[in-house]
Amino acid sequence: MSRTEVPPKPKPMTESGPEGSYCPPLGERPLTAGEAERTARMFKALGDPVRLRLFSAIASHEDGEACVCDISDVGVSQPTVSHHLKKLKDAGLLTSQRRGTWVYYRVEPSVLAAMGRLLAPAG
Amino acid sequence: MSRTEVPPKPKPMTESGPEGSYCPPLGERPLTAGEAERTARMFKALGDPVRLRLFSAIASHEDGEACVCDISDVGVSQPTVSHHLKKLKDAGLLTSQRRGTWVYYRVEPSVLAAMGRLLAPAG
DNA sequence: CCTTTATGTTGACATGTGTCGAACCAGTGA
DNA sequence: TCACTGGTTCGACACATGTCAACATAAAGG
Repeated sequence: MSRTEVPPKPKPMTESGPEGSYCPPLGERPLTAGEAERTARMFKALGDPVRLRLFSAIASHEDGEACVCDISDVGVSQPTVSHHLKKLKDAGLLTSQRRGTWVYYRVEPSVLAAMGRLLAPAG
Repeated sequence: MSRTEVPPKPKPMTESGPEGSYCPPLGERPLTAGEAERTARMFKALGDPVRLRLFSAIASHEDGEACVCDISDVGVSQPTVSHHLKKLKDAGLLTSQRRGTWVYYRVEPSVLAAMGRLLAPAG
């Protein structure tokens, strides 16, 4: 399958905020147990080389989204790719959408921004 | 032991760069296997709630450093704390130094900055 | 319907990880 | 030298995780 012509192509991606759980920069004050629990989930999701490559591939792909078939060459089997994508999705880092035959993944920008703030120079 | 008076108190922490392994923002281009491997180690180190709390406690502590006894109340045994501190150290996120009876940990600023760049708004 | 292609899910397995208690090492101070 | 305290290392264990092959599901096209 060549996958050159995209089907309907909808979804301009406007609203997106299932977040809500704020955490201060890591250097601002000691995190509470609850904050650490939530935050660790995100870091953990990116703590695997395969997931990091998948995430990076999607984030750097055209239009900020990518079909699974576009990013499946990371050295592991297809079920494993699917498994990792699910984990990234469960961590709130990705969203998925089926369009015709293919499934497209895109990064959740708000979460990425939140993680960036965590690592800010923290004065 | 009260630990109110600090012993000699040396080390102004000037040079610090055992880094050297650069990685582009996650959204700039797909990471290579090697880049992902190195980068994932750092995220993985912060992917545990206990380690995240320890790291945050040190980063937000006075002078950017903390004695183990200052941060040991995170709900796990003291050997476990030591174990996690070692992991953070192995990941390059912390450095340790013994001063008299106590061991002090401090965050490696260059690594924190590198992780921040990874999550930057990315193209 | 039946095939084919694209993804996701399940089951099984090896390996990794977090945790603790016990033993051990490093300074301090009598 | 000996005891005491802060911290690390060791050994063991339960549990989580990454991986794959096999199976299941979804859409498209005969």
